[in-house]
Amino acid sequence: MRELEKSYDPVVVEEKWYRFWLEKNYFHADAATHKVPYTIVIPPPNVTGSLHMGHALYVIQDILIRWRRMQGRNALWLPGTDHAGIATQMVVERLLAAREGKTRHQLGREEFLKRVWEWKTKSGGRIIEQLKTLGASCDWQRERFTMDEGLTRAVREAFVRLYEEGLIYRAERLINWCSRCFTALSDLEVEHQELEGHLWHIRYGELVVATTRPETMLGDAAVAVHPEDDRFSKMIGSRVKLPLVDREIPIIGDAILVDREFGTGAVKVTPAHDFNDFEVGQRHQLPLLSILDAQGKINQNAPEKYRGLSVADARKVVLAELQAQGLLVEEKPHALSVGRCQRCDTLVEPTLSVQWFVKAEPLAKPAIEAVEQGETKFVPESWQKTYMHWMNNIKDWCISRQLWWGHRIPVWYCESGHVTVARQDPAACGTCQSTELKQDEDVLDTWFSSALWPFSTLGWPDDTRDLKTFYPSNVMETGYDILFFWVARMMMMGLHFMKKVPFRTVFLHAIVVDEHGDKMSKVKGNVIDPLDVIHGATLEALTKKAEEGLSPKSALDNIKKSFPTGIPAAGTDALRFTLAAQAAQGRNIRLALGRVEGYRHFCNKIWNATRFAMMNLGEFAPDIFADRLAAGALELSLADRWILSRLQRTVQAVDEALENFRFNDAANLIYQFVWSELCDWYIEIIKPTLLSETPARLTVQGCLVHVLETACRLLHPIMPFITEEIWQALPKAEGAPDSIMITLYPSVEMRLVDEMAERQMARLQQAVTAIRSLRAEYNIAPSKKVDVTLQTPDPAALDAERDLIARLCRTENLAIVKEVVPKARTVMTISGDLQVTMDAGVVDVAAETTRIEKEIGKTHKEQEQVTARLSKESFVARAPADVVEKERMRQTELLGKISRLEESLRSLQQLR
RNA sequence: GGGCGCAUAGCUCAGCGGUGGAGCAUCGGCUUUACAAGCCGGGGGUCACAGGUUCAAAUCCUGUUGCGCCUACCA
Repeated sequence: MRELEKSYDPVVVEEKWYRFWLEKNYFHADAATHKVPYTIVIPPPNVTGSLHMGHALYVIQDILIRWRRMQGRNALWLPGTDHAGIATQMVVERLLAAREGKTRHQLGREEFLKRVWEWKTKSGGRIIEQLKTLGASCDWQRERFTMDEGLTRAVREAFVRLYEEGLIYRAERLINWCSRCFTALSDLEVEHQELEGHLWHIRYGELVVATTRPETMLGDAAVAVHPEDDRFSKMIGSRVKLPLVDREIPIIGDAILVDREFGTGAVKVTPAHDFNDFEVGQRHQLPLLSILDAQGKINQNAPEKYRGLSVADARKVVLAELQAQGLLVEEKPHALSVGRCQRCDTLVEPTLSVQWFVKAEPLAKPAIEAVEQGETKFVPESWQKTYMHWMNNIKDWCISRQLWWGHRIPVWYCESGHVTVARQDPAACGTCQSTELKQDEDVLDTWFSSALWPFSTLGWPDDTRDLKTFYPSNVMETGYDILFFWVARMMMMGLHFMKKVPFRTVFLHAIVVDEHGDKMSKVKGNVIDPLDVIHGATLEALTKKAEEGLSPKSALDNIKKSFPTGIPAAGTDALRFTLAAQAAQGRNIRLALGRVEGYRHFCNKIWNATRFAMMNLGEFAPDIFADRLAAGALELSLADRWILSRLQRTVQAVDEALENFRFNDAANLIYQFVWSELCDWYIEIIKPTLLSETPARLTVQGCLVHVLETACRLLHPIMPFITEEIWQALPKAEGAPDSIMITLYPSVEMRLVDEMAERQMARLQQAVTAIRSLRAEYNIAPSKKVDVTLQTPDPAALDAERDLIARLCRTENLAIVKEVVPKARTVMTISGDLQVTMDAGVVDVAAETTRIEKEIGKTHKEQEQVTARLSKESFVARAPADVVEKERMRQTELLGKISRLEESLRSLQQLR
């Protein structure tokens, strides 16, 4: 038998087994098999990103996949990465500026894209490597990238079909424009933020308007009042002179826009720079006057004085000018919300622009119905509401981006302005056959290709075998923060193109935050890198990384405060276990390093239990044991029957937990079983037998190996590495598989459930704990043997295990009786219907009296409560019979306890 | 403005209708031959607050307070 190291060292072990699994090709799922498929398509991480704690939750998918694979399913976890248009382009542009001092325009489109691809190749491998470090059992042969040839073909196919169906159109609309990224953004890519701003009242001739954005008055097209507002209604139809700009604008009545109670009751209308005003403009046929250029500067449409100014500067100048002319009536603080670019934090301006859009409503309808009909379910259920709300209020989706990195829009224009939309690059205009074609400069929103991901990765638009086998997938597992980005759009596209939902269950996990509940961010310096948890990091390494990441000083200080001694290495399994144990539904996951440490200790605990077993297996032959077990030829002790039974309970409960995505329950169940039952009791109990030469030795060896082996399989999905290492070390029967990965997941064996053994064992534990407790309370040295009398209603049951009790409690003379005879110099305690009396040598009568009196008081109080409840007629009449019965038994027990305590008190008094 | 969620031991969290739990921390005792990353024992909670429903409420309902998140066009 192999001797194990004294403590578990994850570093070597993890690397070794991951390589082994890859070599054996265990992660690969073949479409041609009779096994029932189980599919998870990874929500692809950003290809240039690096793994953060959010990604670490990919382990949840790995837990599901490993578990189902062990259950015999044809489990496919399809991995890949996302090209992340804006984010990636930004990174490469920044690099270009830093290294060569050039802009992408100086480089040209073709050369720039070459650079992005180079960068992608270099950095794309990194995040995949990091996923592997987490132990991800992805089918790497099927790895995809959103800009792969196949997926690009899927994007074109989808675009062209949607266009032909009238679901994609091009139009001039107000869109969100980021002047730094220089592109349009969809509504979802804009983050709203509350700001303390001002509300200014400005005189427009005889009217006073209220606005938070005075600079946009340069583009005003009207002033709106409420049509039923007596103050202004007669003015509707007349015109007013727009200050600062020598222009007359109409006064219009609009009941939708104007709230009579707010501000002055009159609103300036700027259709080209505000989404509401745009709607008003449509209703009243107002001209669209855009006063901002793409850089976010005031343009030619404004008076010369303002041209070229930024929005912020223009506001100052406008206000100053109004002040000078006496037109600024009032200024007061006012909260407003502004939109910022999700990627670069720049203020986003609503801007008039020609863009491509997806008509969302017709796509949303089937996506709503599918969920209503339960074809796709949400876990936790509450997210369904959010999904429905968004789907029911969906707006058209702006899909064109003024970027270079991405799928170029498959649309060509000829000199006459004809539009040709094609799957293959066309040679001539579809309308006039002109060969002078220019492709649309823009690319598609990254999320457009992501929406196709659940089927494009499986070969669509070809009707592949993979697609037939693995679509729809079983679970979509992701953070709730991208419910709309991914889940909703995948639902729409999946239903549209595949006529089937893309996944049966959407499991939305919580966001990983720091241990105080704050979102992790570089600015705050509370980011915990999963790789640092796995491999450990010194304080120097942490601060150095933060400095390189250009984190502010305050962040560095925070790092020093939070991790004064760095982060100790915990290994992947401990991190995985922590995430599983903390992944309770409906709450953010606060990653506490203390918990990680606790679970690292758990690794060591199982390790040492195995080590102990290995030291005592001798010539143990698993085949012989298995034969005898099957033949019922083994004589199992109470402890044996008990641990086997407890194992079944655990197996059953873990299975149920996993079925219901209750990973924290699964983790805790295994933890409790291994530590509190297997290690603290079973192993302690079997020690003498294991060290003996008796025939029972084979039995306990067999049980121990069986329980350890089963527990390893049970735990494998959560802690794949240590369980593989241990499993490999354990003796196995002839013909066992090469890896724990491909063994069968434990399922409950009802014949091993033994209620009687569990009850008897519970009794024994109660007795042992009571004696130990008494010993501890009276400071009896652990090595000192004591004389103990156990009083119990059923002495025979405990008497059968008297040697065991004697050993576990270090008793000299142990009497197990029905009625105890009071003796001098003894101390006692009561646990349930058990009474423990111990010879204590010298007894401090006064102290003992106080202790017992206190105990009587406490018990009396409890007893009164129970009696009060039982004496209530309504309780006895209405509560279920078993509850009443339980209370009655409790009452009897408490009364018995009191009388015994009082008796003990009396005999104590006689000692005086 | 609307919606959702959360308030339980010093900290991080389970429990969600029938005697309040876990990990970490804490206190006392242990050279017990797997593990001090350990063993044994202990202390610690009017389950945010106020009402209500119920025989019974941490658990269900209503309201209040505090804190999050999502969403929205009040200029």
